[in-house]
Order: sequence, then structure tokens, then C-alpha cells
Amino acid sequence: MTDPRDRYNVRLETDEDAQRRSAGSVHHGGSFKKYMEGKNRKLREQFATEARSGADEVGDKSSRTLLRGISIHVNGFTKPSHQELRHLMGLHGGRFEVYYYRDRVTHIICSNLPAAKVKIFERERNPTPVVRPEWITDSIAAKRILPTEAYVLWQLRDAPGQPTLKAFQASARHGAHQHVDRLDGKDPSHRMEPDVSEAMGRDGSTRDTEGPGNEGADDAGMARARRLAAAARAACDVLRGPVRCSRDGPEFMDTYYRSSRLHFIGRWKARIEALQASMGSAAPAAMQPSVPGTLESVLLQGRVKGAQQAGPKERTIIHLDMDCFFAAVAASSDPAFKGKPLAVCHSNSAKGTGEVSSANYEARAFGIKADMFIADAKRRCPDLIVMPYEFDRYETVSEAVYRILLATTACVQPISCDEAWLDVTGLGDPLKIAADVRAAIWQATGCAASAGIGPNMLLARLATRKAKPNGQFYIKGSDMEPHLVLMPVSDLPGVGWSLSHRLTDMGISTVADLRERSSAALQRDLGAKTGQTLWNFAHGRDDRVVEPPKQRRSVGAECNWGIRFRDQSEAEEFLTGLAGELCTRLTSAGVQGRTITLKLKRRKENAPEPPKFMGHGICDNMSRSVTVARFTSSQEDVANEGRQMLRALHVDPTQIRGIGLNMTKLNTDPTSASAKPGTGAPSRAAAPPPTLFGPRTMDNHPWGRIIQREMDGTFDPALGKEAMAIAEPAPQDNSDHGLQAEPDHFWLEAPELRDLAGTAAIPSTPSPSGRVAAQDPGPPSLTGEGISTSSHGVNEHMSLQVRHASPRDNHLPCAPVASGMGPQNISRGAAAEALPTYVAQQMDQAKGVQECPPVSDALPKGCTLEDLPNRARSPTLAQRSAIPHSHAFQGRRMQHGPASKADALQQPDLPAAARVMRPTEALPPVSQLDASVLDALPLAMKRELEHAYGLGGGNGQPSKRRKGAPVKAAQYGAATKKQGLLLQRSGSGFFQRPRAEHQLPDITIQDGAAEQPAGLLQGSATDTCLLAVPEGAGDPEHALETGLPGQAHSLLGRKAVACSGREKQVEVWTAIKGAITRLRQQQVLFLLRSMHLPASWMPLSHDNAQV
DNA sequence: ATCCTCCCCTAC
DNA sequence: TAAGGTAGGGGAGGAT
Ligand SMILES: Nc1ccn([C@H]2C[C@H](O)[C@@H](COP(=O)(O)OP(=O)(O)OP(=O)(O)O)O2)c(=O)n1
Ligand SMILES: [Mg+2]
Ligand SMILES: [Mg+2]
Repeated sequence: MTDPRDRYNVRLETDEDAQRRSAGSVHHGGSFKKYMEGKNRKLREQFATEARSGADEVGDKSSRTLLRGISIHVNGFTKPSHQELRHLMGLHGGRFEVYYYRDRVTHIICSNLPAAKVKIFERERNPTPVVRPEWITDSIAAKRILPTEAYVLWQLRDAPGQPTLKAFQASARHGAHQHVDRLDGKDPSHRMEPDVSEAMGRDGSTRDTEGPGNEGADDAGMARARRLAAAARAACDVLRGPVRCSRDGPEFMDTYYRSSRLHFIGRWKARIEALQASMGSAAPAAMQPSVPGTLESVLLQGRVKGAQQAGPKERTIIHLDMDCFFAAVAASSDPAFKGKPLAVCHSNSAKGTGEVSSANYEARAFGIKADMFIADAKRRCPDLIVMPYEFDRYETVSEAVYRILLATTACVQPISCDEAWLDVTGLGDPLKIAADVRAAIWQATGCAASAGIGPNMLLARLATRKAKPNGQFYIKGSDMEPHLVLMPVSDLPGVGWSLSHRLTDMGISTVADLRERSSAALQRDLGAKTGQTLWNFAHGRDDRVVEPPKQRRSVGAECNWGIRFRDQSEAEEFLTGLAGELCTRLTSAGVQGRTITLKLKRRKENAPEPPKFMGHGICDNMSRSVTVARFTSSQEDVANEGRQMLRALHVDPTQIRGIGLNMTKLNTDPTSASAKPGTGAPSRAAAPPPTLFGPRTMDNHPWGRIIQREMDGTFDPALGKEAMAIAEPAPQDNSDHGLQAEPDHFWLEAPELRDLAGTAAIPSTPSPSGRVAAQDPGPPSLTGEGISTSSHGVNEHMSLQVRHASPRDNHLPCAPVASGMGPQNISRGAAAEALPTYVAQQMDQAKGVQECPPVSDALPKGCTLEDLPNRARSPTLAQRSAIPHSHAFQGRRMQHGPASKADALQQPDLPAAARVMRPTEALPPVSQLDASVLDALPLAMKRELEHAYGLGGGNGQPSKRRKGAPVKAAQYGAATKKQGLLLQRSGSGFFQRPRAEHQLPDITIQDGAAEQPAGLLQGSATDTCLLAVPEGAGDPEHALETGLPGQAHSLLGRKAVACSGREKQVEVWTAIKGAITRLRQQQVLFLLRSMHLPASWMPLSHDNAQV
């Protein structure tokens, strides 16, 4: 206990997960138990049959009874495999139990046991011996049952109750490497890493390359590797039950979490961080530093303070990350895997939609990446070896890695199971430290680690990318420039899909581009923090410090796979189970909390069945939270609150595709106790109606109504124009009158409507249960739809809330609940005069299509409005009956902003293409616009279009800006986050980071178009493609749609370019693999042209070099 | 100003 | 078949 490192002897796994994975420990409900009994009986019968038929192989009769009385359960990945061991047991009269039952199993066979499981076995009063599989094979070879002592798993050698062996001392020093011996059958000392110090380049980089492998083409090697992989997968299959989705019963959740890789890595982080945090705070002063100090003392006295107070002391940071971690662990189990493309995935099917978790570098050469469907992976590399997950071994390796890191310095900040920061300032040559650490890791685990070194965390992180695979790289502060400048922004940490596209839209694609902007400009456009961080990173600066993780501030559990409910009761049942799961986690973390958040995924209306098996598909996300009066970690509390929120949302249970519970305001945070609910944004009850997915039709296109009205002749473009003209002066002071740019809705003061509005103050009062609940605002005072009750008290007058379809909810007939944004007032102003008529029309229309029942009808029996959580109450009438907005009306809005300044702010750094938008140009009729084309446009252009038509998600216009106050461009930036009517960047919209459901199949590039079946596209992903339609294939445009079944909506544009005879060539643009926003200049140009937009909107033709 | 809620985004 | 979790950062905007 004197060495602080001992405190890192942590259990890297939660008890829950260890138990989950330890089959015998899992508690099962009645129905599952029955199933298990039946299944066990079947397995035993099958086993007996196999044993009988295999008996011929064993000539010696005594051999056939050699293992009589011995009953093994095999845990985890072993060599020989489960199946082989099972076979051997059958041949020699032993028993093989697929599931672990203490009273039936005499020996647990295991090659490797993670710490948490060790703990479980240690806790058993009369533990079942845990021995390595060699005990079986050696016993058979010796034709007698050998003593188990020499085969006890090294982790358990000192455990009470396990067989002990004096002679074990001799091998004890090998103990730590024993599992490594097994990994490749070699003495670990033979596993020499190339001498990194000699391989170092001028810049300190090294790249350890394997000798030219003779594998790959090696058929025998490949055959063996495939066999091993098959055996490993089969070992897992044996344990698989028929439980696959929420309908299959309560055991689904356990099965799911036990198998989920993301759950594994997510929980690993929480666990190690919690342990570290507790160590950090509980460290007695007596813990004296070894080298260079306890983590706490280093952090408290040294670097943390130093970094903040003592000025810019030169630091040396190492970022270390295992190479293709899961894949490397898999490959380390046998030398046959070396040099062969390998991936870790549940599925091995050529059509499978299982996701690749990790692919080794050989596989990456084929373009295989994490998150890819296995079908994609196998198509790219038919010879891919697929290995199953081995979570226990990841634990073990991870633990070994962390031990090595902590032997180097206590100043280790965990990032994940395969990755950590080290502050090695003042510890000597960092290159040598990194090399030593990597060599030690290799030696101990048989897995390669790469290391990046730098003067701060950023540069160390970036260096790791250069170091991989199996190398190290030092980026010194003095020579960071060349590495940094040419880097795409997306390589910067924190810049993911969304931000990188926003940046691209701003004309920023490299770090060099980023450097051309001032910090202020970036902050203005991206938000204060994001902008500053990005600027810092672009200049190689990063003042983050290596430190132990802070206390966890939330604990959650969610499940977005396999969720299919038949009815509300099933949903609530599952939610209760989830509450149990959450509370187990809370309890094991020793915390309670006050705020419970329910998260739901609801299938988007029209969303197709997801391509991913049991996946959630394209969804609307929503969440509601309650803050309760006291801290809790009880399942009952959580389940109750969760259920009420679920009911308040009155979501069709059959449409639920994901569900989660989260606890915040934990009692570990002193501020939680005093936190009051009821302040802050008003909460909402009912969920917005589903938004639409799929090709736009007149009915479901956000502009459909307008288009329809145009056709009906009820849309008066002049109104829009006139409104614009009126608004042209763009008064700076629009906080009080005039039209507000407002994301979700407008308030209109209209005297003739004023009387219609009601109001209700809604005081928060504690409910008997201690929950802070809200009173029912009371029955609506009006039958008129679209009249909101409101507690909005800014203005003395009543207001009519006029809403346009929320960007997030761009359906037409029943406009949504406002999404987090309260009402704004607009009033007076010239436009108001023109409005009532129009508004009235809209109201009529709204009445006509009103479909939402009163919320009280939707409440379950016995559930009163008072029961609704978190001031969540009956949606206001307005919420249920929002009035569709007038686009003409809004046409003014966008023109209304600060005339030039805001324009500049709105379009601060956009490419010229996006900037050009002249209000004087006539807009083409909306009906001429092709929604699918619009959807394909770069964000900036889309934004412009939305502005031009007065649509969109509140882009660019601060709603409550005081006269003269600077417009915070972050608010403009935020526009990109809110879904415009066309702009569905986020919220599971099309412009979300494309996942499987957004992707098109690869298009084969082939010559000989005429021979291709109809609908086969030719060309590269983002180029125009030629579609050759053979005779009899019908209309090519139709063929395009049908040629890509279910994917037609991904077609961005198309145009017939040639017709000859029966053959028609069509240019098409397709969205493939996330290339949507990476359209080439020419394509964008063409898209714009095809939309019949004003010429000035297409400056790209004048400046093709721009993008 | 600061807190609160409801998101979205990112990383592993 | 297949197991698309988890936690924190951060922004917008309303309430206080
Ligand atoms: N989308 C992801 C990302 C990661 N992981 C798991 C598998 C990885 O092996 C492990 C570590 O993640 P890394 O990002 O470090 O990826 P790898 O270690 O596999 O590869 P690299 O060599 O790039 O670090 O986490 C996963 O299951 N799914
Ligand atoms: Mg890694
Ligand atoms: Mg990693």
C-alpha cells in the first residue's frame, strides 16, 4: 500500500458485467429458466450421442472412461476450443456443461480470466477449481488424470480454495506471462521487437515493419486460420439462445449487454474512471510518491498548478494506443492469424449486417473499417477472417497494459481500454520511455501499441496517428508546423462528421484554412468554446493537462437495438427492466441522483425497415426529464418516473426503436442537493408527431402545402415579395415590434384575435410523492385551435402563437410542439396588417387537419395530469394544434435581419457560391424545386435557399437581440444544428452522419453498359454516372428508381442527356457512403442548374477552381 | 449572470 | 441474423 501504483490494481470490469458474462451467475426469470433446463437437457443428449459415435476413435477402453466423473465448464476462448474440449470429454467419458452450475461442474476450464471474474470465483466459499485446458489434453496424453495444481490459472494461484502447488513457485515467475505463452505457443522472450532506437528517423519517428510475410498466399496457413476462427465462433454459438429482441422476454437485456461491444467499451471507461477518481480524492498524505510522485501530488502540486500558475513549462506527453485492439487480441491467439486480414464481428455472414468492431491493418488495406457492416467488409475482402468477441481477454490485456503504464509513471490518464495519456515530463528521453513501454506491452500481451509524443496532448494525439501501426512518433513543438498545416480539419480531435462539414461549408478544410480565421471569427461562427478550441488546435496549442478523470456526473443505460414492442405494457415492462439495470449501476457506483431522463427513439414516419438486423433505423429522438425531491437509486422510483414520462409522451409503443434512462444530479456533486427543478426552460409533455422520412411527395414535402397553394392559386408570391419589401429597412431594434426571426414560431399581436387567447399561470408544486410536478393548466379556454395558453409573461398583452412547422418536425398536417424554444412576440409592423387574413386561413386549415386528441384522452386510466412529471403537463392547445405558417409571411423574416451587418454575420466566411443571393432576383416558384436535389446541396447553399424563401430553422437571426448589441454568430452557427425545413442536418435526418440506412450499395464500375441489367449505374461514387438502359427496360428514370430498391431517395439528381434509339443515357448523382456533401463542384453546379435558379446563384460556373 | 432543459456531437 | 453504449462537452434559449 505504499506504492500508489498498487492502487491501480483495479478491477477493470464491473461486477454486473462479470456476472453477466459468467453464465452461472446470471439470474434468470422463470420462463428463461425453463428454457435453460430444456436446452441443457438437449445439449446433454446431443453430447452423449456424439460421444457414442466418436467412441470408435478411442481404441483403449480404459481411455473411454478416463474422465468419468469429471464435468467441465469452459469459460471464454480456449485452445483447444470449446468444441474440441467437448469432443475430448465425450470421447473419454467426461461431461461437458455448456452452462456453469456449481453443483454439476467439477472443473472450470479457462485460459484466461479477467480480474472481475477472478473476484467472483474468489468470493465463492468452496470454489470450483479453475484450470487451464492443458490439464485435459495432458491428462489424456498421460492416460491418467493429472493433478490440477500445475494447471491452476495463474490469476487464481493464491486464491483460497484453489489447489496449491509448492512446485508452482518455480513457474510463478513465469506466471504473469503464462497466458502469453498460450497466445502464440512461444516463449514470450522470443518475441523480440525490433530495436526501435536504431530504427529512429531524423524526426524521431520509427516504423517497425514486419519482415516480408510469406503468409497471405499461404493456403495451408489460411486454412488453419479459418479453421481456428470457425472454432472460436462456434464456441460462442454454443452459448447463444433464441433471445434477440425485446419481445423475447426480460432476459433480452442481459443477453444484449453481454454481447454489446459498445457497452463493453462504454462501461470500461466509466469503471476505470470511477476507480481513479476515488483514488484521487481518498489519497492519504502518507502515500508517498515513488517516481515521480503520486498521481495526486503530481497533479495537485506539480503540473496542474504549474500549468496554471508557473507559466508555460515545457511538458512531455505520451499518447499510447493499442493497434487495432480487439483484432490484435484475436490475432494473438494463434500465429496462423499473422499477416492475414482479420476483423472482429458477431456475424460472419456474407450478407450480414453485424458491424466490424476492429479490423487489423491487413484488413484495413482492403478498406475495412470499424463500424462497417460485415457484408461490406467481406465484399471488399472475401478472405477476411472473422473472429468473435472475447471481452474477457480484452480485459486481461487492458489490465496488463495499464500495469505497464503505471509502472512508468503514476501520471496516467485513461482514455479507454486501449488508450491512455502519460505525462512523462522530466522522466528522461520520451522516445526511450515510449519504446520501453511498447516493448513491454508487446512482451506481456503479444499485441502492438503505438505511441505519439508531443509537448501537449494535442500534438501527442496527432503523433499517434503518424506512429501507427506499431510505431512511435515525436512531434516537437519546434517542428509541428509541417505536420499540422496540411492536415485536414477532420483530423483534429473533436472535429467529427458534423463539424467538419460545417467547416467545409465555411471554406475551411485544412488546418491552414483554419489559421486564416481569427479566434473571434471562429468563436462567432461556431460558438465560444468550440471556436477557441479549434483556433488553439490549429495553432498547435492545447493547455489540457493529464489528470485523473473527474467524478462521474451521470449514469445511464440505454438500448437501441432489438427494440420492438407489441403494446404499451411491453414497453413499460422493458422500461422497468431498464430502470433495474440503471439502479444496479447506480448502486454499484455507490451513487444516487435526482434527475431522471428518459430517452426515446421513435421510428420516423415512412421510415423503411432498417437494413440493419434489428436496428433502430431512422428515428426521431426525444427526451424528457424529471427532477425529484430526494436522491434516489431505487428501481421503483426510476421505473415510476420513467413510466410517467413515457406515458406523457404518448408515443405509439409499436414505433419505439430505442429507449434509455439516465440519472444526473448525483449526490457526489454537492450542487445537486440544492438544485431546483422548475427553473430554466419550460418542459414539454407530448412528443412531437413523427417526422417524415423518404422521398418528398406533395403530401409530405415541407413545402408541399405551399406548392399546393401555388397550384390552387391561393399562394400569392406578391405577398411574399411585398412582405420582403416592407421588411427591407431591417430595423436594428426588432426586439419589441416587427417580425422576429425565430426558429420555431412567431407571436403575433393581432387585436381581433387577442380575445381568443387564454392564459394560465402554472405554479410548480410538490406532488405528494415528493416529485415536483406541475398543475394542469386547466382545460383550454377556447376551442379554437392554435390558441396557446401560456405563462409567457414578457408582454402585457395576450398573444396568439403562430407557428410554422418546426424544423425538427417538418410534417404538415399537425404541426409540432415547439422544441425547446419559447414563444416570441411579434406585433405591430406593417406586416401585421396583412397577416390576420392569412393567419385565419391557416387556422382554418389547421382545424381541418387537427388530429391530435386531447392529451387527457391519451393518458392511461388512473393517470391524472398531476401525475405528469417535471411540470410536464398537458400540451398547450397551441402545442397540439400549431398553425401552419405562411411562407409568404415568413418570406419577410429572413430579409428582416440587420441589413448588412447581419448579412455579413450570416454569411461570414461562406464561399462566394453561397454568399450570392440577391433579394432582387425573382425566386423560381417553389414547385420547380426538386426536393431531393435540394436535400443534396451543400449546407451553405441550402441555408441560402431557406433564407431566400423565408424558410428554415431560425438561421442566423438572433431572436432577442437588443439594439446595437452584437449578433452572436454562434446563433447563426446554430442554425446549422437546427433542422431547417429543408435542412435536416441532424436529428436522424438525412444530413446526419450517414449510417447504414443512408447508404447506397456500392456501384460496380464496369464497361459495356449495354450488357448491364437495367438500373445498374456506372461511374464513381460522386461523379456523374451513365445509366444505360437496355431494351425493354422501360423508362430509364423509372429504372433508376427501381434499380436501387428502397434507395431511390438517395438519388440526388438526374437528367437525361442523350437519347438514341431505345437507349437513353441519364446523368445521375448519387449519394454513396457519406459523400453527399462532398459533391464535386460540377455536380453542385449542375444541381443548381437543374433547379432553374437565378443565374447569379450559380457563381460556381465562373469560379470552378474554388472548391 | 447563472441556472435549467433539451438537445446534438464526439470519442472510444 | 445480431447485440447501433456511454459520458461529457457544448450551444441555444428560457427563467430567475
Ligand atoms: N467504432 C468503434 C470503435 C472502437 N471499438 C473498439 C474496438 C477497438 O479495437 C477498440 C479501440 O478503439 P480504437 O479507436 O483504438 O481502434 P483500434 O484499436 O481498433 O485501431 P487503431 O489501431 O486505429 O487504434 O474499441 C469499437 O468496437 N467500435
Ligand atoms: Mg487502438
Ligand atoms: Mg483507442
